[in-house]
Amino acid sequence: MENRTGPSAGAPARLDSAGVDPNTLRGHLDALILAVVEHEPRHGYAIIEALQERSGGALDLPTGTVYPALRRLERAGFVASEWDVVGGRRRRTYRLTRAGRAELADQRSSWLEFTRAIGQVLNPRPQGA
Amino acid sequence: MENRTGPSAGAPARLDSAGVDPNTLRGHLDALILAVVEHEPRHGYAIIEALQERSGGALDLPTGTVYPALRRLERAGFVASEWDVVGGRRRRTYRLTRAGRAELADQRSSWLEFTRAIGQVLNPRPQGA
DNA sequence: ACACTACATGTAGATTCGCTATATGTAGAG
DNA sequence: CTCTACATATAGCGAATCTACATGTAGTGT
Repeated sequence: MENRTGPSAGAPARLDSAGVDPNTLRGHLDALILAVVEHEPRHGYAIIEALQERSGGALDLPTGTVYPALRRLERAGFVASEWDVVGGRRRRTYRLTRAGRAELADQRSSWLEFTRAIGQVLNPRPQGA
Repeated sequence: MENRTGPSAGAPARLDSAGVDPNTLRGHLDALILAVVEHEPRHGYAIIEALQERSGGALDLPTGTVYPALRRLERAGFVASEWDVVGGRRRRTYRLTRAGRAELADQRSSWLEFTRAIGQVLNPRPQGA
């Protein structure tokens, strides 16, 4: 879609290459976060970095997006956090809970269905091909 | 994610089978609509039906979603509409414009990038596999 | 000492799109 | 008449993402 001004701008300044439109990110972010803490706990800043690296730079997310999402996930019981001091700085580390693990599995399944449904409409296969 | 009350409920009553979460639909709807009018003009109600059929029932969208989207698309110049009377009823038919065709191509490209980025984070491929 | 960058966390408020709820009207069947 | 199907429309709500802004520590360079 076309660019728009405001927080949901289609191509904000931070997405300098082929970034993901924030509108399309909606509904997926929580699962993405669960995925990057699946195998080891990480603190917020490291989660932001992991999202960027694993997506090849397409997911370069503002802290204003990620931190409230972590709040939501913890409130929902999908992650649990604890505070540490590392090198003189406080750090809040998040680990996946059992419920979070189940939720991630569920979200992966939903992702498959989502991509199937959208993909079928957006790129219909020719009949009889 | 968990169900929520209000218009953005995760699993509204109308999604009785494997439906698409409205949060994840966001940002994709316009492209979906452009896709179903790509090869022939359709009126609003027929667009809703086509979306449902082509998605295998996963996209069962309320009129309150689709009609404002058609408004947006027409305002943006991606579709053009005209009124007819069919069988004694008025009907508003939408056709894809040249700009809309270009936009649809752009959106298809964005979809590929989007699925790549999200898929890579959500389901990382094992290293050295 | 100061300025700057990196690391690390947090949040108020604006924007936007999808939904619910609601409305209007015609045609056809029972 | 009632009900369903067809067909269109829109006000207002909710919530997630972003921008903008804030705080603080550590390390480097001048």
